Amino acid sequence: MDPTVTLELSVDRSSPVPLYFQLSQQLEAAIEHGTLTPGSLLGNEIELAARLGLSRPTVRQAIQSLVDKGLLVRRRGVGTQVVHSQVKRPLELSSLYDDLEAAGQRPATKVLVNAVVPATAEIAAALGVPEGSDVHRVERLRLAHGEPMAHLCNFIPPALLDLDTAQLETTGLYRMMRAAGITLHSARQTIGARAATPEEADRLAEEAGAPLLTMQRVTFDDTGRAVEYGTHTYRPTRYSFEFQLLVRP
Amino acid sequence: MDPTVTLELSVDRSSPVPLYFQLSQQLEAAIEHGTLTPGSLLGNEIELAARLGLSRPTVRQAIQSLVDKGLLVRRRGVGTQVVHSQVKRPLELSSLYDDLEAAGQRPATKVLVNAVVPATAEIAAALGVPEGSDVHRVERLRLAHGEPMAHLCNFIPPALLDLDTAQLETTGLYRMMRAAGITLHSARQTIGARAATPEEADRLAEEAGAPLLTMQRVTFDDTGRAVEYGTHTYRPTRYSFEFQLLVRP
DNA sequence: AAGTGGTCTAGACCACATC
DNA sequence: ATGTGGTCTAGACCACTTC
Repeated sequence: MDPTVTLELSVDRSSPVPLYFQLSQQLEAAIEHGTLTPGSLLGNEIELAARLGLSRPTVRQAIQSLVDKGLLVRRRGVGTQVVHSQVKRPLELSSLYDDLEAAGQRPATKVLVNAVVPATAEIAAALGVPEGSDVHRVERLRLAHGEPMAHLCNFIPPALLDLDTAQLETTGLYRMMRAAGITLHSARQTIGARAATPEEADRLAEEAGAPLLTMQRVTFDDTGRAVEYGTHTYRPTRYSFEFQLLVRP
Repeated sequence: MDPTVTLELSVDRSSPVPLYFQLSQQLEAAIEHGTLTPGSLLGNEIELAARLGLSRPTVRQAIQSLVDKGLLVRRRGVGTQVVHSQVKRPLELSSLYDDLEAAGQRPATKVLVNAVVPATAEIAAALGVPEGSDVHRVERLRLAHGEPMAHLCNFIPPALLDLDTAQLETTGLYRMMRAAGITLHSARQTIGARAATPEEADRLAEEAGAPLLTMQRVTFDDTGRAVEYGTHTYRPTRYSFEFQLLVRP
């Protein structure tokens, strides 16, 4: 049982795509496609390298990237196995816009506020800018099927990117940042819950006191600058946070 | 500015600890300790390898592990830099017990139920066992400073581990699993919110209708078996989910 | 004993960023 | 032009698992 699988693999040495990446893509496709079934052994690295005309470190690099993704498990003395299902996607720094779009919900956005305001102490601390200095304030209502789903309030340091209201209504903030050449690196998030204030209830078509799901997030680029601070509230009957996470070995 | 830092590094070749790991630990300690300041360049890999008497791939392996942790950033043509602060810990598969202990809260646990029950359709689907088959049901109340903080309801396939009630009260479920030789691999989580039912409110010393933070989780070991399914409710005034996440490059 | 992944070496050439 | 990380090779020995 769980036999070693012989797979049709090949690499194109004239391609600019790294060899290890070509291999890892083919393996990932084979796993997704079901050619490599859960529990099956991949065959040892040396033989795999010989078959492909690659060196063992290159093959290892390909396999390692899939181990990091949670698709494969290596066991010394045993071999490399395909993980038994259930792994879909690891936790990503996703935007609500992307989440909704992936779920086929075709999200709509209504920009409520798009202005420059002085930073309060809370905002200044989160973004690492002087208190009272100018920051962009963007307040949006996210809708799906015409129903309000979330209220998003974001603060962005000035001069980072153009915050065009029309663009904010047709795409997500993260996409605009990436398009502006900002390399997102990490984020610190807090997820909680609380009762809706009357204003919040009104915005989200809920009743005052109804439970709301809350998320605060500070996002950093790869230079360590804070590029965004957000305070979001979600209707828990319409949205919840769902994700896969991997145990760091 | 941002000058290259000369660091005192050394490796012990007689140690059983891998060389790359010795190096990455020393670099991590230097970053944590402030010897390597945010933004500072690490010095090129070849020179670093020569200085330590290591090969370049070994040095790269050490650096890569810290890049994966979000502590370092590599830029082709530029060098390797220490990320500007703010990275504390990536998202881990943590238990509430560990979280509370890390916060110095000295958690207490009260086991409400520890029994074997037939699996409902929901439980069977989550754990991948036949409907109606035996599963352990563990229901616990987690307290901090004598105040209830969360209600935890877990289902565990039979014969995975000894579920001693006394042990459940003094440690966390994940610790017991690891101690039983189970290698945790991944988990699928959903975080949401809802209003407390009268029973839930009573358990957590809240009022009926009060907002509760909810979490459902299925955890898998490295063979792909589901090892635990849990349905948890938290008092949002006492607990929220806080974590750092890294953008996959 | 045999087979596996884990670690390590000493080179090489290339792509990209900066000056 | 120079220096950096990104990729790749062809070996080697070791630790662990399984039989």
